Amino acid sequence: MELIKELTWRGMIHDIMPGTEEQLTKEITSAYVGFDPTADSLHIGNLVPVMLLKFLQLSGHKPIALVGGATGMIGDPSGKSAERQLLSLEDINFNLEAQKKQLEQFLDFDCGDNSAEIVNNYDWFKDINLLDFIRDTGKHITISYMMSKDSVKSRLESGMSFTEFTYQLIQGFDFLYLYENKNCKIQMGGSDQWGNIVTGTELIRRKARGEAFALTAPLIKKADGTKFGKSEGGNIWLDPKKTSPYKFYQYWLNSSDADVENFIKIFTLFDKETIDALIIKHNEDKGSRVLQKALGKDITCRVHSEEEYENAVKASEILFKKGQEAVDGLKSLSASLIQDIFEGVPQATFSKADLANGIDIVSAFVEKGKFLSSNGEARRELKQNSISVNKAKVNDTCVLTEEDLIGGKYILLQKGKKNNYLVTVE
RNA sequence: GGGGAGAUACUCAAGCGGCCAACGAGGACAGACUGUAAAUCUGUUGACUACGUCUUCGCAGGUUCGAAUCCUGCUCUCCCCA
Repeated sequence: MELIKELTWRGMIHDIMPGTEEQLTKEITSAYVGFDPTADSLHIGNLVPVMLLKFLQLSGHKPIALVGGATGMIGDPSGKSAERQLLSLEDINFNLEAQKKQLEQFLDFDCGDNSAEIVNNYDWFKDINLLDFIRDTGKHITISYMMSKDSVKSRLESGMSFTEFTYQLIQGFDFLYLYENKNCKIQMGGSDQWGNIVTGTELIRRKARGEAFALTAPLIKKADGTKFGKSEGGNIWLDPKKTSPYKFYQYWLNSSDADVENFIKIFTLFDKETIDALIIKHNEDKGSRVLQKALGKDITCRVHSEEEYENAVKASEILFKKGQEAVDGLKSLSASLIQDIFEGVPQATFSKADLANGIDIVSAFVEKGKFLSSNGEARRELKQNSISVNKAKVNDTCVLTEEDLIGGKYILLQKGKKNNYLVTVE
């Protein structure tokens, strides 16, 4: 596999420094991507740089994932309109460990010369003192050079602390360090990282008299203009505790036709022939959503597991099937499987005694279940005919009783098509 | 330091003494259509013990039968001049 060719047809190259391709054909080359420990899990937006590393490794080169124990203390101003809140050291370390574990599942760490590696820039920054840094590194980069970066320019009006202004130097130094100590010659990242990366190659040129390269991937845009990787509930995380595999799968399954071709090229390892074939099949019958399903399957299996994927599909089928069929489907499931499938779906537990007396539908949603925030909202939804109990639409006279139990234990409540709530009765 | 403008619901943005729970737009949610889509059409979008009541228009007071609208003080934001 030739990396640049591969990334080109996948639409993953935004900017590339001249000479990068030659470098890659010349020798096994190390390249790195940095990850910011701003949260205790990676989200699907981070998957783009992860895939860059993956394709790099598949094409025979050595990927280095850098977790930003040091840079995370500063805050990258790129693409941010306001000063960042600093994280505590404990938080950073906690986040870092969590992200490291996630990164490990995507790359091969035991395949000889091009085994992947994870490094933490705190390891080298902790021993550097301010004066040395200013003398040895700062001397090579001018203020006007730093000021000309978009990440800085756009913040001159709204304000930017010296701390964030320094960021590009710190990240540039990372590249220099990796160049000198690990023979790393390429830095990759999102297109918003271009400025930071170039500062690194510049440092390497001036201080180490070396040549280093850069490659960035475009920021993912969705056709409808909304932000990629966000849903009502916020970010789509890789951590199943933060985003259930069901929701994760649903996110990909709901990709629009306008986006899904791009997504499948970026986020899956399918080769060109496979993807082209899928696209043809998809276009024959868009309604069957061939691409969305293939994408959802591949990525859910790789991020979570095949088992989680199957549960997600099972849950999807049941939750979106109509009427009696869905109820029968639910009934056929074992209690433990129901727990698995509905992991991440809002849940509540009602007592048997309450149910024996009958629970009116409004209080089931608000007072008892806490699924909706006010009785008014519940009544409104009922009036709009959007509330279902066990897949059947109900009105405001509905009262839940033992009759409604599925498998003697569960009641499935829904608002609209996509909002599911599971009630367990004990 | 001097002068001016402004703060309204998730966001933008009307209203400038009663007809205001507050026009409109966007967003969000739901219904129809559909592919769990897009586009489109429709409805909803402060709370409640609900044809009525209560709490909301930066904060605290005041004038008035009655205020988001007038007055006073405070806080914050923006602009212009020095």
